[in-house]
Amino acid sequence: MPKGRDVKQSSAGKVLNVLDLFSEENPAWTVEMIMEKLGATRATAYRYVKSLYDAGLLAPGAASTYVLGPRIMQLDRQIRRSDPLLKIAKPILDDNQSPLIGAKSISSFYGDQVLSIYVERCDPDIFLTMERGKNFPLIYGSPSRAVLAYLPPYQMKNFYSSNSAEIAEAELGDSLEEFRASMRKIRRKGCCVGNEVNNRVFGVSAPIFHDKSSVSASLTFVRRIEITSEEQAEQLTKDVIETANRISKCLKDYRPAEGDQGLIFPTPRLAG
Amino acid sequence: MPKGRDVKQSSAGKVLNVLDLFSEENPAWTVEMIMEKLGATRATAYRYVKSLYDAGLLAPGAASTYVLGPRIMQLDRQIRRSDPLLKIAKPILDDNQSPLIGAKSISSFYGDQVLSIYVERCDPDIFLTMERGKNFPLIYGSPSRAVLAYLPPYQMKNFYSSNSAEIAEAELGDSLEEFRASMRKIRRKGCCVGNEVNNRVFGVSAPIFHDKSSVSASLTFVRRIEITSEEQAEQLTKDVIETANRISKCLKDYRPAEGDQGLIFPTPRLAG
DNA sequence: ATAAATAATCTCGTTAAATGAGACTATCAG
DNA sequence: CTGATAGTCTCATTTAACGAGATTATTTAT
Repeated sequence: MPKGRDVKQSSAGKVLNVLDLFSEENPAWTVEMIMEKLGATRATAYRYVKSLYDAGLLAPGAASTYVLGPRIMQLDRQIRRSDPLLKIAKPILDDNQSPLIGAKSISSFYGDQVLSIYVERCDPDIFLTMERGKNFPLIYGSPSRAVLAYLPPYQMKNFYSSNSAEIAEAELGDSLEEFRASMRKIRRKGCCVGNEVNNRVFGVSAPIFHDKSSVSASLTFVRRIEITSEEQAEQLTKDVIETANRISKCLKDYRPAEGDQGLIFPTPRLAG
Repeated sequence: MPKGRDVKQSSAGKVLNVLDLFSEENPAWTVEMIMEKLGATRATAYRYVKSLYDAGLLAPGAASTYVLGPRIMQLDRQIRRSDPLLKIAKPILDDNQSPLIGAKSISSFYGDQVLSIYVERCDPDIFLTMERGKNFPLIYGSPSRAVLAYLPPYQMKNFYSSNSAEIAEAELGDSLEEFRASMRKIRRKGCCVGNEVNNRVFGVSAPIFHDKSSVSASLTFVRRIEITSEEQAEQLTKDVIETANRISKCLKDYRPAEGDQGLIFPTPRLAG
């Protein structure tokens, strides 16, 4: 549970920074490009690349470039296969075949952000921007806010003090008290509605708990906005809350098969 | 293009070794457990964990454990979104709706292994062991061998000299000449049949090239073995070769939208 | 198959960072 | 508020990262 981010960075940290360079627009880097970007010498750049290559996080690409490596896909598979939330939620979601649901999505809470970990398209005509691996700040979008609203008081206060400007801008309150009131409102409703993330759909998110009072994720049902009536929206809302509750119930009872390792999803702790 | 694996390891390498601890059986580790496993002191173990946490590769889990972090899912998404092979192959695969195909799968070549990067189930009753992120040695299974057979002579020789025992055991030849002959046989057929990986299915794999003579992946079509006749197997074989060829053709013509970064799939270089 | 071009690694003195041991502090539960 | 535990800090010591250029491995063109 890291306390605060130090300004100084370890050598390993500098090596791992290289991963930041790889973006959708710039997925392939030559060592020369990395040297220039980092202001490092040739030897250093090669050493960094070698460390990452040895770990499988980079792979040689065509034209003497490097690209993100196979280990990343392997590790993601590892996560998919060992995530109790996915294991538990999938059958429960499959069980709900309501034709109102255009897509189902689970977002997981990671301290300072919320990350989509599962997306299932039910309506073939729906346009989705969510996909596994897409992340959002804690304040943006209904999947995030469904989590935010259930943070323990201590963390809620922390979050407010380091994000008061953004909170005010999002019209969630101009003071800690107002912010708390907004969050209370979401809790009273039991879910959070929104289409910030994708304005072509109606989305409604409900929190998932892994413990009596610890939120660890949220479930979102979405539906094309142009085919959604008032009553349908209400029905979808009820539905997402109920399904999320069923998942929470199973999670609370869950213990890993062997050993006594405890639960293994991220705990709801705020970073920073 | 790493030469050989040094015995000595960098500090960053030692940090990245921590990722190896996380397995399906053991997905959550306390720092105490890591200390013990690594033989490191408390301070060192915490420093390692902090480096990985800062990079998002680890996340705090319940009961003061750490688990694989959100960054891994984000990076995998990055790869999915920037992989030209996926982009090009998907529409071509969607175009082929032959009822003979029980599942389609693409495996990508990563120097010393072959990794499944895409799996699509067509027959709902088929049992699949393949999934994105699952890797195989270059010698095992038809997806791997379809790649192996097309390695350039230089690499083929290298591979033989460092894997002659395994090659003999797999009955691919007791000498370099015999091995070359086995590979030539696969090339003459244009594909590779097998069910080593999953004995409930008939699988046939054909190579995908990103360049006149550089193999970079393989396409596999599988079908439940109990419903596959001789003629169907033959048809599937023709089909996979033709579809792989169509993908290769598109890949050869492909250039990234902007800039002149060249192709960005892994190049066919053997590690070690 | 061979040779030229390029990519990646090695060597070594110098500088900077990792390590270990134990004290210290933040966080969480009751 | 208090106690228990998780995580961090300090500092002397050891070890590894760094830079510059020479060297070797790999690829490509002939």
